[in-house]
Amino acid sequence: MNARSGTGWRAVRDEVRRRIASGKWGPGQLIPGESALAREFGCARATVNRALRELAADGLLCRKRRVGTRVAASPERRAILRIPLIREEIAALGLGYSYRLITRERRVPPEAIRAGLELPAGVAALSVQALHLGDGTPCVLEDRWVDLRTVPAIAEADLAQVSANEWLVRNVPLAEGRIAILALAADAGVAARLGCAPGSALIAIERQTQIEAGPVTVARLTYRPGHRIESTI
Amino acid sequence: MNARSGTGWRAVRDEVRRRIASGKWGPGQLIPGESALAREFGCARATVNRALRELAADGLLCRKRRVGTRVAASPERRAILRIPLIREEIAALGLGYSYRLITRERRVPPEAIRAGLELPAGVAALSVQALHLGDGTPCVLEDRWVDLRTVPAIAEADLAQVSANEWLVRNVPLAEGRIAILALAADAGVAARLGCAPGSALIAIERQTQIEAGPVTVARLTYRPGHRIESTI
DNA sequence: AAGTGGTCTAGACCACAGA
DNA sequence: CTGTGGTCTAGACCACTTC
Repeated sequence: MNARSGTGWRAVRDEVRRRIASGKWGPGQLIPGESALAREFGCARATVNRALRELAADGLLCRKRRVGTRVAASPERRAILRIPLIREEIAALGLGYSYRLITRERRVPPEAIRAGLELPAGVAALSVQALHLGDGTPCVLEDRWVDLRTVPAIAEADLAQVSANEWLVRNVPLAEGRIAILALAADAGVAARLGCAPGSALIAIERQTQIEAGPVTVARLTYRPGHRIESTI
Repeated sequence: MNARSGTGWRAVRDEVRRRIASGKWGPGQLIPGESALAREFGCARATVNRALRELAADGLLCRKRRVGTRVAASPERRAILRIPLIREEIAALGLGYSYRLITRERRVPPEAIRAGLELPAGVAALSVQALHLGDGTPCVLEDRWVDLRTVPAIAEADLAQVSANEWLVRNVPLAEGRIAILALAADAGVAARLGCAPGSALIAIERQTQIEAGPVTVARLTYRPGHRIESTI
């Protein structure tokens, strides 16, 4: 039975999606229960469950126990943003990757960073500034603070060889965190590093990550002019 | 058995995640097969499968038939970008939403738009410009082209009352597409609409959506200065 | 050929939220 | 209490990939 092209959870998912797209099941409408659909499609309830669960994860359905499954009233679109290593991001553009460490010093951070790392006043952290280049031209400026209480080992790392971005991914896996995308005008310092005109509109990503043991890092990645962050819906 | 706190697919998922985080299972390493893990955890293989499938979807594991399951070599982080209706986005900021239609005309688009809509040369589309406001101040400038071949019904819509953004979500569900986030400097026109200084660095989202029947719309949403697109990793 | 993950089944029990 | 989705099980077969 499962060899038939018309069965399987993907077939159920696609058929449900089709019914929503065609308007047969309108926004907010209650659709038949899992058992009823299983009977209709001639498959097990678990198969229907799998299909509906996927659609709910996509934001297309809204499921509640005892209540049933409804078509989402205003289907909220979601895009998945892939956040690769900067090295891989540049390599994916077909450019030869290189990396230059600008500064690396242990010092007391300014207030905004201190708050982000939940650092007591007057305690030092590791400040790293570096430039990621593609075919020799600046692509990304990395401005990072690392919490030495949580990640003391980075003090021994040779950040001239391996970027802090990469060291952290390798040595502190599974960090959770927040991310923000913003636009900023290049000041004189950033413009000089990235080789663009002062005042250029640049896109930047700010990340703040932590693990169970505590805050890990606060970083701002500023991209060269014209950079686009792309994804599919 | 399944009432015990230590079982269930979430428990398996969390334990596997812990083993990766602790380094017990390092990057690139082959982990035990589903059957072995099922025996170890005292559950069915399907339960282990569910747990590992979730972790693989998160990019933490790499699974291949016949080969087995490996810890991802460089765990690629992913952020989920929620893309709500602009009205809901502004309401979520606690601001009172209002909307103003600027222009709405049927005309032949410039080359860049024509290509995006895969429109034959000389064919007209619907151009809509509108402003979304929060508490009366401009928040988002919407510059949109709609393909009238795919969505002829929008020609009858009263876009002074309901924004094209909202009309499309309600009437063309399930559109797929691409999205790009970019920074741009406000030109005189944009600056006047958004009430900011010319040259301000602004963040914009470009979307291109289509359904099976054909291209639907190309839109650029330009946000007021200081806007941040936020998400969690 | 063999071993891995991918999926399906039929049945069961549980958790939750309305009536 | 009742009916819904959420999950688990034990077993089975399939699909793919490498040997």
